[in-house]
Amino acid sequence: MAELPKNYEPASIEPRWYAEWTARGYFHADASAPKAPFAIVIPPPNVTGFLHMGHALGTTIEDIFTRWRRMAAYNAMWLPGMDHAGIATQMVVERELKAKEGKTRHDLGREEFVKRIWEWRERTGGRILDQLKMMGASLDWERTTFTMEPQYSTAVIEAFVRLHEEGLIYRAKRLINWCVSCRTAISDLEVDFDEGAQGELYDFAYPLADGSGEIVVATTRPETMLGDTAVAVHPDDPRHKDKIGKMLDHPFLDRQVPVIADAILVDPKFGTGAVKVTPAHDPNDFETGQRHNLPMISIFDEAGVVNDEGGEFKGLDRFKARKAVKARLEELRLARGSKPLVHAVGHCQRCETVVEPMLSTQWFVKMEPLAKPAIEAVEQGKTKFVPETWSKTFFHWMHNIRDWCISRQLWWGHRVPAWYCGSCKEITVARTTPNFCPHCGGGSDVLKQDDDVLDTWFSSWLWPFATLGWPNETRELKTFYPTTVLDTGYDILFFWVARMLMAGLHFMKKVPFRTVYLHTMVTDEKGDKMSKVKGNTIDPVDVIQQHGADALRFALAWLTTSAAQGKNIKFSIGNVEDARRFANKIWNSARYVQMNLDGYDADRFADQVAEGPDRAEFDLPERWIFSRVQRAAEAVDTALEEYRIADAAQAAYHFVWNELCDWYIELAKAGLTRAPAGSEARLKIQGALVTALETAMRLLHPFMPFLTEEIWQQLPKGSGSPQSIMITLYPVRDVRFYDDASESSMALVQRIIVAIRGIRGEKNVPGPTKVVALLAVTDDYKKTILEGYKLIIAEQARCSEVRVRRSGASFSGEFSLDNIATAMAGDVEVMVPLDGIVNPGDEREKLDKDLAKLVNDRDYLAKKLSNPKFVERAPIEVLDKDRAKLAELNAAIDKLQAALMRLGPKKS
RNA sequence: AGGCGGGUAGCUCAGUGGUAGAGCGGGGCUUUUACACGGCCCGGGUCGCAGGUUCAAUCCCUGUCCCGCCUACCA
Repeated sequence: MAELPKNYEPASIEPRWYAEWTARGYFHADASAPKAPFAIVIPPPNVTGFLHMGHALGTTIEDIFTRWRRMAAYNAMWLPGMDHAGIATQMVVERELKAKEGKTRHDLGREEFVKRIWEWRERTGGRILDQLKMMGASLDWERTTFTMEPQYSTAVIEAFVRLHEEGLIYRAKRLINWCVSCRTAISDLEVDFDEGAQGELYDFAYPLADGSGEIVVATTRPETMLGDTAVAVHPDDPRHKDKIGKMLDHPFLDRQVPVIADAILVDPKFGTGAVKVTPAHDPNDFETGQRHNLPMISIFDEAGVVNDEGGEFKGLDRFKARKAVKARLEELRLARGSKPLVHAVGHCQRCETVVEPMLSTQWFVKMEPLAKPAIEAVEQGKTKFVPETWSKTFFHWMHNIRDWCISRQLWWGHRVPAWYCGSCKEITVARTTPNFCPHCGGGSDVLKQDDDVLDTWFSSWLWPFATLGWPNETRELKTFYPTTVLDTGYDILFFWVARMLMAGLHFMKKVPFRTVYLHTMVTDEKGDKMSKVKGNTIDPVDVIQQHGADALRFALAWLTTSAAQGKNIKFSIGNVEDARRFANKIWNSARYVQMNLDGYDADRFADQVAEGPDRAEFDLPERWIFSRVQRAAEAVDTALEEYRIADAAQAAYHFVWNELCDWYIELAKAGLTRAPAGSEARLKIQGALVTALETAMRLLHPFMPFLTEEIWQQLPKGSGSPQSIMITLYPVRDVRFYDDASESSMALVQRIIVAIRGIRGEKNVPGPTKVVALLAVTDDYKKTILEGYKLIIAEQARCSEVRVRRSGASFSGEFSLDNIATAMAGDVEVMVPLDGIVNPGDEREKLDKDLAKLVNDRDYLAKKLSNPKFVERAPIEVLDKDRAKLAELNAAIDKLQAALMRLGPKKS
């Protein structure tokens, strides 16, 4: 066996194993395997995407769950794929086209441009999938799906046609959110409100047509007055009551607009109490327009430039038009002042351009009928949110859901399967291109397909079943649908999770997943969102190259506590460095074990513990570590069951570092020194080391797949052992190894050792110097234990000798009472004579301090226990515990007081 | 405006109706043959504030102040 390098070097280990696992097909789940299914679908990253910390977190979480369940003999399937990402991808390719060829997509035409996108996708799209491999993601690559591939398109079209047939998809002229830069409609969810934008509330006057005066309106968008078709006032507003029904002259355009009364739109307390109404460019005005049957005049073209309706302002961009309109109003002396106003402005999520509400004919999904079953499913617990609190947010949104605008004026995406007849003007929605118009019989020459494509999310919402073959009835669907867990960031709860629930219930009649695990966002260490513009991003790929995927994964897992709303993971490279130190610690513990396996026989050891360890056969340290391994396994497994990922990672960490390394390996070192080569005693210690480490590797494998595989491979194994840690069984608690007696004995021994070390530290006893430890105990039970393990105490606390006495039996005469350091370990008095080691110092101050603490605790408990109501009402366990504690404190106080007496009065 | 979270050690965060924990950071000691990416020891918190329920509250209830998030609106 080659000796391992002194420090852990992830770069030399990680790439090797991923290739090996893939070659052996470990990631593939057979849909017909006779095992309980466990399925996760990946939130498909954009085909344009590059791995960022958010992906790294999701990947870590999903891979932990997948590997964990796979090792627990589930038919674990984690499905990879990518999203075609309509606008994002189109923009990337348009940019490239412009840069390389100086052309726009219009220069190429639709067909050629789409071809270019496919070429781009072949060339550079989907790099993120390779980055997921660097992370160690155990994805079932045979099932990789792309939302634009033919099978998936079939599903998208099928969903559209069915919903249309059911009357749940309709076409209508509505006020929609329009991005003048992307030149497409976007859904309500794709509009981000920039809270607290500094704006201006501008007042100007409309003269009354009869010359009887004017009415002053307030607006943040003066340019929209070109499309005003009314001015609204509150019906009960005395300032304006007499003007209701009168006409106003439009200052620039040859038309008049009426003064109308509307109690919904107008808040008489705001501004001037009069509101200009632009039904074609404001959602509230649109509704007002519908209520009052007002004309709706669109004043912008699709680029946000004033059109023919704008008279002299025609051709001006909307922001230039704003200035021009204001200037003209000044000229006409209609300006009536302005004041600053903080208000929210909607921006396109994709390009940050200010969104323009526009009147437009688009396709919509009627959401209410779809939302109802989804709400019920969550209410009935068919799908659970983790953390549960997110269900409230979900309900709130679902109860107030609005129709979804799904058509996009793009070229990249699933084209709307609707055809318009040139002769009868009827619309035909069909799964395949119709040869003739079913309404008038016109041939294919008169039929023209809708130019629009569907919102990317209209394909994403089918993901959990379209990836498994829907609309065909496949074996995959039968086995893996509904999926087990959906993991994703809470930011796409509405975009994706809620919609998948609706689609799943509608098309599959079953929820798409049993559990929704919503993880937090990853921010920088100050809590600011990571962004390339701000330059505060941490690139996971760099991190992996520097510290390894295992360190990155463990760091993220460690930080993944339940996603409290409004809280994020504040991530810094320091977290990865900490995790890397842990990896190094594991590495070195493995080195130690490996260096001490002379003559070890795994099969022979396996026979010894086949029925659990025989208490008489094993020494305390071995019995203890066997028991602690099982406690750790229980803690980790239970935490994972409950989606407490950080707890699981921390439990494993605590076991490895604080129990296996800090205690057991140290105990084993001493034990091995005592045990002759080839002895049974030696075999048992070696076996315990291997068992503890091997179990720890399996426990940690879902978190740190590479390192654990590497170490696992190097450990000696019995005959018939699997070829890879990936196909071993995940450790679950084995109660035959639980050993309460050994754990409590060990706990006492540890306390004594820590007490002696504490004295050594405080008194600055030089490292190599051995001391004598005198232990005074009150009860025979403890005396027996300590007598039995005083060798261990001596070894671990560097003692030349450990003596145990009943309290009261004096050590005096043998040691100078002037120079003894004392500490309490529970009610055991620990004394270390220091004559000839360090000069006597005054012990009293320290003992007084210790005593004060004990007395304080004792008084608290005594008071509590003397309260009759407490004794009467508290549960018996609490009483017993407190009484035992009180007895221990009293004993400890007696001993400390005696120690102080021995020291005599304070020296000056 | 409404809803949802959070305020616990210097920092980041766990946690529980029975006198508080981790990681990092801080201080001291330590190069003893797994690891200085290490070891040992130590210090550090009236659990936001005020009331209430209880034998007992950091935990439950009410109020209050900060902070964050979401939804809607903002002429």
